Amino acid sequence: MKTKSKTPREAGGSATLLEVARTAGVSAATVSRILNGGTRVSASKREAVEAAIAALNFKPNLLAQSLKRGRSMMFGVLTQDVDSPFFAETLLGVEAALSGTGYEPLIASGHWNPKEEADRIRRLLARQVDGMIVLFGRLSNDELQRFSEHVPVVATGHELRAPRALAFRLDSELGGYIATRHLLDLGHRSIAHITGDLAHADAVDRLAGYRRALAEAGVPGDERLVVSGNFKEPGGVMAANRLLDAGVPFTAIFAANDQTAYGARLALYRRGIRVPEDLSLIGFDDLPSSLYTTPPLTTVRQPMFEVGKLAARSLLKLVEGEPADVEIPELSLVIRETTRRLR
Amino acid sequence: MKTKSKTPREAGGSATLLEVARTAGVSAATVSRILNGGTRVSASKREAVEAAIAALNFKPNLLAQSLKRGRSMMFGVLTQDVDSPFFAETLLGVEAALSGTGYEPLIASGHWNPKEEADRIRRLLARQVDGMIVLFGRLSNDELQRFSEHVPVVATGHELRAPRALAFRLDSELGGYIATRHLLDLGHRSIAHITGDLAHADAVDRLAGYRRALAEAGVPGDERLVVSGNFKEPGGVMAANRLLDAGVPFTAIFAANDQTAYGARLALYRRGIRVPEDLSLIGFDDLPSSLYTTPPLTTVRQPMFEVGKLAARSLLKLVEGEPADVEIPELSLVIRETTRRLR
DNA sequence: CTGTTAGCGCCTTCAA
DNA sequence: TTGAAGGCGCTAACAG
Repeated sequence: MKTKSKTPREAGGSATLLEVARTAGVSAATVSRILNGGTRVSASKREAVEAAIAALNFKPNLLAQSLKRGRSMMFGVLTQDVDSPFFAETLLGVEAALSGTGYEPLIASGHWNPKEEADRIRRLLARQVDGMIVLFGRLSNDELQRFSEHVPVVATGHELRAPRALAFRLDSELGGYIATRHLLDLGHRSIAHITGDLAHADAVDRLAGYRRALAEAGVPGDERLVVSGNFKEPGGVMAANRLLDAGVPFTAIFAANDQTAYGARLALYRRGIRVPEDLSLIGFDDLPSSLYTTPPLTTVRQPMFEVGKLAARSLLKLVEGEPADVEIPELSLVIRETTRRLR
Repeated sequence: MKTKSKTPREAGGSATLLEVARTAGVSAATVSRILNGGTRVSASKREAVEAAIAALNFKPNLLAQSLKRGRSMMFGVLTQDVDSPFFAETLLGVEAALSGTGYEPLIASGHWNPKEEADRIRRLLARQVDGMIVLFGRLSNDELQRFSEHVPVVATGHELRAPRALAFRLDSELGGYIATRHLLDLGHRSIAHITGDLAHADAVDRLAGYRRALAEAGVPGDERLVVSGNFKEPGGVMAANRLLDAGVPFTAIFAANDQTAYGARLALYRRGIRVPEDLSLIGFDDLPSSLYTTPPLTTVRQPMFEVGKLAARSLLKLVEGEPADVEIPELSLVIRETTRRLR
């Protein structure tokens, strides 16, 4: 009974490989071999070791293993808001892709703050993650690239091409176009747009897509019908109110994302404006909950689960030194019940 | 120029403490001291070391540090569904409480599957997490307790008291009572209940609270008004449909959680039943999105963000060996617009 | 104040 | 097939 009570780690700390070796009457190397299946080991020793492992309830210390091997089998994942359904879905995709690979995601949030993002990434790197998945955020390409010098990086919502980095963005401009085009096809001509936070490229792109669709249809855009939101519900309600108060008539709203649409929907409800009878509304994202709004929301779907899966798979390849190709997932129009033909 | 190319870890792997020591012309111990601020170090050496650190862009390898110190400064967090808004909020609370403490959450999902849960926890333990936060799930108290022999554990949605474990549950029975009572106070007498998955204690408890409120008010419960859901939206729509088809009249629905209420709301919308004019509806949870449903949902609030924070704080204390007290957060009725006085 | 000496727990040549 | 030895990067006595 060796008194190891001096160890910081409290009692529970399971047995060590060396202890297993001793109780099995073999060397540590042999135990390691059995664990990692290197060279052949005699059946008798193998049995003894396995018995010892069971008896001591031995679990290899992954930390030590990582230190030795130089790979931690962890991927850092930087999200922005853990509480956003948008990120949650992406995370789920990452998790799905990683499950069973031996890699574990180490998650941190940057809260859309470049300084915080960089800080969190540095911490993850210090923990020796074998790769980084950066989900959106406001980091510059330069910074991202600099990180990629330490460890492979795949980033969504960024554009970047470096030896060990990969980034991809869904085509927000096209998405904005698709949404607006849908409204146009339904006969709408006075179409309002509630933008996202214009500090984000995606918000700018969706606005551009909206304008392109209008222009292409020969519909004169009215700048008073473009008001800014912030990708969150409260921004949606405020923007919708501003729109309604401006006195410029319109028959449809394209909201920069579903959350904005939810907010707008509430503002409309407050004023007794029916959707879609009085006004059509289209969102962007297709959050899971958009299937259950009243009425269910028409929107442009971003397959975030797929995006997460794709990011994780690509990182897996990068880490293995394989070339990582990316087939960028496509946006699609999901017609539900908040849009209808005019008149 | 030492060729370390043999190392598995690719080039980027930042400089080692020893290298810093060498380029600064001091011993490794001195560098370590400067980093961790132990004993005093002469200004000259300190400068030299700091210069070397900057020059080599040195970051201590947290893995090695953890191995040596016997603490990984990571907490394992077991959630069930990363994509559920309910868990997302709790996670956010955990994150908030941990931010700035030096601890990092290592997150894994058990998907409400006891085997998977145990498996994930074992992996986290193998990674030497210093503590575990278990968010709900179906693990038995025995299992939980067994894990707590290795490492401090705090669990939400469980009941457990062990030397190094702490668990707490919000009072679901009371919540069910509060919800039903609210409806009763509004004059409703025929109140339907869509339960959660009855394999969960919370679902059973909410049902019990519902029955108690009814009994206390002298309202004869009609078992045909109790139908089962599964805590998810689709279960809500199916249950509502069953209720509507059963032909037993009712004027209000208490849904076991908000997601179930969303589903029920959709079913109602499909049939042209207005909320709250024709039927009152109350949920349970107060998910962030319940503020933006049409109309905004009346519900029983579970302060999940607080729960997450509380769990993390308690674990922090347990790990420090301090006694962890728990003031269990309280449920509260949030009256919005889906319930109204009868007639 | 500072360097030397031992490891943390594991893996991996290198000999035997 | 197996064991001994060395070391991953860092910290913590213990001497000076």
